[in-house]
Amino acid sequence: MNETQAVTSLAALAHPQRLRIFRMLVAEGPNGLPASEIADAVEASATAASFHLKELDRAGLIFGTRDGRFVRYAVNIEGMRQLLAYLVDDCCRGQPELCGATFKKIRSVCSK
Amino acid sequence: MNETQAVTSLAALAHPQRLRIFRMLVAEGPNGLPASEIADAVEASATAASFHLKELDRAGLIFGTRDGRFVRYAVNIEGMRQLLAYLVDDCCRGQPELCGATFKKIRSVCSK
DNA sequence: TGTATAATTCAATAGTTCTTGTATTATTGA
DNA sequence: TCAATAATACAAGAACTATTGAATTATACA
Repeated sequence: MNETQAVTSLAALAHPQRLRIFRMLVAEGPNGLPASEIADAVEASATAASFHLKELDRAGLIFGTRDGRFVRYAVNIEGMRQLLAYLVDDCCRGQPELCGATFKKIRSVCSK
Repeated sequence: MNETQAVTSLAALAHPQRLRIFRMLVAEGPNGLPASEIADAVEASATAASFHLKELDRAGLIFGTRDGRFVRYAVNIEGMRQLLAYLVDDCCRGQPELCGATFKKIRSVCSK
């Protein structure tokens, strides 16, 4: 993960419909959902949903696989972990005594 | 944390200089740094730095406190924790067996 | 093969955010 | 009070992102 990738991922999430899609897929887990079902759930047109799904895919946060005439999208777990880790990398310069319990929990995300 | 707040926070982070500032303040810990030092470090003009610091502040990710003629900015730990928690809330519908080790770690961020 | 469904691409417009320079406010110390 | 430093506010144009509808591609199945 580098700065440019992180900015791309954060920008992808910084949109109400995309954020709803992402959280939905996080909740859904590895199986994911077809694009049409996602579009319905967030009340987006097929065009809009496709645009937003592509943004999230490009950002490495989800990925789509064709399944017959459907494309199923699912969360990219490793991409998501890398983003969270990048945000809190080197927090409090590794001195947990500065950070308190909250930071300790957040830091556990950093490790693979 | 609601959707609108989360989008605001993610948009605040989705900019190279602001992301650099945020990570710098995460590394720095509770004491934070004066605005001028931050501006130098990210090679931004005073105006640009002020604009970006205000965005991060508005998003609840950092906060500034005046200290003589300086304003020191520091990370808002609780704001950051809430954002990370919002992203991974209800992951795999609470069934860790779907998620694997990575998700279990990420989930630890959710708890207060 | 032809029709229906799922999804994506394209192009134009509308809307937002970023950048830059200048002006202003706040604080300190001579 | 005056000069210097730190920071913020404002305004205009540039750059980027989102939205919409129409057209296109991919797949299934009668």
